[in-house]
Amino acid sequence: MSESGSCNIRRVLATVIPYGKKDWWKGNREEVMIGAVLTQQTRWENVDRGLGQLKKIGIADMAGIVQCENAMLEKAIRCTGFYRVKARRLRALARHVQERPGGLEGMAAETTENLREELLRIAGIGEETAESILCFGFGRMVFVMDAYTQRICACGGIRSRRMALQDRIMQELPATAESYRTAHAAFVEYGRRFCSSRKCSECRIKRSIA
DNA sequence: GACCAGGTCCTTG
DNA sequence: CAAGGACATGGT
Repeated sequence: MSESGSCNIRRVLATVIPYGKKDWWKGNREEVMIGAVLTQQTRWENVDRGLGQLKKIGIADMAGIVQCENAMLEKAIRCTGFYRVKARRLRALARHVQERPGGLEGMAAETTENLREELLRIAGIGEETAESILCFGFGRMVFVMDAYTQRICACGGIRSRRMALQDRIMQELPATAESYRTAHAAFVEYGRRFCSSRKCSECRIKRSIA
């Protein structure tokens, strides 16, 4: 870990962070959990519509998802893509919450590490989805590592692996859940504008760093 | 029409 | 472990 390594991280963060907004991910805890699954490999605008459909028919929560007909669930979230797998994943998540001792309250009482492992055991909840739920749903001090973050950092010449990169970014940010939320929002917003796989040639990170 | 989106899982080498 | 494919709708 050379000095220039962390220096590059700082430059990336200095460039990206201004694009971060607080209250970027709105919704109550259950809506955030649902959104975390629906947004897998999907634009948020489509997720928002799906979430709206779920609210309209009154199943935008764990109990509603467990109880409703699968066809109804699939129809409501069709606009988010991969709707069959996502319906299955939402049911797995909702069923877990319902069957778990203490439900959501019980989950909120867990340590961050235990809750992280618990979430990862649910089929369809991977690293990023678990982190999103931890950070945005449960207010835990976890920085969400996504494709944009890795791509933007790669543009900045940082080639750490996922976990190592996450650690390094978290070390550079204030140790609060809010700063991690804002930072993730910033990476996504910056990435969508300047560093998507389509637009990465315009990415200013390369210039500002290299 | 091609290509991509705030991933995850399963199969191969 | 890395790479490749499946999952699917909606926007550029």
